[in-house]
Amino acid sequence: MPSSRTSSNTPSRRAKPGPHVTSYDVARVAGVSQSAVSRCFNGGPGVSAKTRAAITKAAETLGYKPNAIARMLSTKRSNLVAVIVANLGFNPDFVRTLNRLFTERGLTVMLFTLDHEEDADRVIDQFWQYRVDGVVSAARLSERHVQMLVERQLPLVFINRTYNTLPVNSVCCDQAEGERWLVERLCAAGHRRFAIITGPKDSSVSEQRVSGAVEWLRAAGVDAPMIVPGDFTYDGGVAAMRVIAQSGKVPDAVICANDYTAIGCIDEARHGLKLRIPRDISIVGFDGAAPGRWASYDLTTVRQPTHAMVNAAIDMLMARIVDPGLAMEKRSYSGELVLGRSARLAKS
Amino acid sequence: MPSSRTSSNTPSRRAKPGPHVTSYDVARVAGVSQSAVSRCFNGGPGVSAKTRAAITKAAETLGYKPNAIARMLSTKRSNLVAVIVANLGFNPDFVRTLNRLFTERGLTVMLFTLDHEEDADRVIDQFWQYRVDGVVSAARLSERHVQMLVERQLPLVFINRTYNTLPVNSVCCDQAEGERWLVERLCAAGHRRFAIITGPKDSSVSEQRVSGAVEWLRAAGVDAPMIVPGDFTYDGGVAAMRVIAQSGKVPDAVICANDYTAIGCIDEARHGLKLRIPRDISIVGFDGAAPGRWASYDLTTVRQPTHAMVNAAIDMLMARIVDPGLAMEKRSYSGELVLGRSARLAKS
DNA sequence: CTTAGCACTGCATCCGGATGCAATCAATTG
DNA sequence: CAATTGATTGCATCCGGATGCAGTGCTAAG
Repeated sequence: MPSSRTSSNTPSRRAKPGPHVTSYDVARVAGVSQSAVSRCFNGGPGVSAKTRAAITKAAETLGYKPNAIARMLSTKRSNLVAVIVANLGFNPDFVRTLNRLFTERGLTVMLFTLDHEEDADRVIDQFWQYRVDGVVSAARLSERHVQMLVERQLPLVFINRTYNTLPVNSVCCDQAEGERWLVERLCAAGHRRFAIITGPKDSSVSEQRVSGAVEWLRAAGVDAPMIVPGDFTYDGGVAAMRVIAQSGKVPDAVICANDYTAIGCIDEARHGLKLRIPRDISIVGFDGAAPGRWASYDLTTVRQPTHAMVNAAIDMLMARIVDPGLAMEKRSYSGELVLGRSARLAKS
Repeated sequence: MPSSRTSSNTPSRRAKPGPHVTSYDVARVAGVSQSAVSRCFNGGPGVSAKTRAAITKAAETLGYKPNAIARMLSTKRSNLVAVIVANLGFNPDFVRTLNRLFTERGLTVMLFTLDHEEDADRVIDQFWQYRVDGVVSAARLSERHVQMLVERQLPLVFINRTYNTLPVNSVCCDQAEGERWLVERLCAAGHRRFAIITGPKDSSVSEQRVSGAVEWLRAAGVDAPMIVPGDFTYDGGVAAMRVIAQSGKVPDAVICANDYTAIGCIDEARHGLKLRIPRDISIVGFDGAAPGRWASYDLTTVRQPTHAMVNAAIDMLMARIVDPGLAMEKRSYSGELVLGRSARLAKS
């Protein structure tokens, strides 16, 4: 109860201190000035051992916790970061890892999901008003929006997304390299007729994976693959597999833009089309999603190094929060080939 | 530094106003006082149309966005809410829905994951310092921690978790009722030898589901089920199914504490034990997780009404932010029985 | 014994918006 | 035409902590 202080000032002044104890309360109890309390809590020098002890004791007694809001206002550092993820393809793994690693470094995460492109203005407004120190985006932002953030000099790092025309930092998994591993293995095992199921049209990750696969297939000298649109979802994989079947030319390998698509594709091939996997058809994905490891699928895929990527993104972001002048940086990480029985591959 | 204002209007005025425009800047440009700007942006009355127009125009030109930090400091409303989820059993669906619905109501979400019980102190400290307006927790908190929040009068709503000894608000899915549906259907279809795979020991949801199932089985007059510990994960389901098989008494139905467990259980039964589902064994889950709908599983389960539950939680929380004196409230929602082919059931 | 030299302290002010209160101004009414 | 009323408007201050600067007391050097 930091109230008392009866006479001197209005009696009812701090009658209802509410649940929040302030540094003034602590100062009064400890018999020092508010600035001493502030300095003490910022660990800096300029506080004698005796004073520090008194303050610590008083703070303890009152249950004082500095008001982060007030601190933000004067220091202009909020210790907040915005994390933006797309709803579609929401990758729980990235969110979880981002959250954990940021928290470990003392930053608090504000989470924003970007269902539709149009929400971007609102979302940006929102975290801009809270003066976040930085932004990590695993969602696509239009060039206009990126431009806006760059102009405002807000530290920004993208995950799995780069912009050719704008100087933005990014951490990516090398999508083309991963596709190369898959394609080369498949070709070496004798596959010749390929189909590719893409992700959404506006996804750069999908674009990179698909064009990577196409390129390596061409390099391997096989016929151009059939390309079927998907949307990164299970249902999209099922639907695409039906389209492939209806085309009459059943391929001997399907390369999917991500794991959920591959899983839908497997289920439809197996249960809908009665194909045996991998004897009749090989199916591969990309990402390293957990269900790919389930016994029903045992998916051959490329696992993105989530932890390393997130760590790098956070390092880059924090470096830029400390020194906004740092040059733009793009980092690329190799994935890891995961061999499962969803594809017939050459023994390596 | 938007202060300068050397002579009239320095030509380079907006050259580098710093990224943050303040209400004083707007006031100066619009030729009014700062309070007018403040009032204008709070939509309240007391601003003439003319003044409002001038302010709006100036704000537009300068790209003014009110500083939420400063506003928080004086209004003591942060428009922030803390969302706590357990890492284990991380339900992307709840997080996504919470985030979306909170955002729609103008609140910003701070996300916290609680991997270990010991993190709770740190997490609570963290959001307490940011003066969040309320807390929604889908994670277990110790009574001590809950007590702490209750004492501090922080509006708090739990999802799928109640406390008998403490007056906390909650929104739950009726676990026992769901188990009743499953048990009655299974018994009606002739199943007699049951096994139950639980969730983690400290999960109240698991406890409720398991004890519900046990009770209805007893009511149905069948032998007491074999109870095997699980942990809400796929791997836990696989391991538990192995334990069941090794016991020698293979049951004709397995009731799993959640869907991921059931999926692991199905995979192990099918691929490890070579059992046919549902002919040799019926397996049911609980939750309504997306993979349960995949063709390889087609899981019979009870789907929790995520959207309705989250909506209710947010309603309850916001009501208590506005009026902290509201009485404690516990809401319970019925799940929805989802009939799949993972269990042999009576035609209804 | 005097005077730097230094470590503490506290005063005053700032951060950017919100808001009570008094002053101003125009419009309505007797 | 003057008085009253109500709507605007701005001044001053508050929210809670950070921080530059000046003052205090104490120690050590001259």
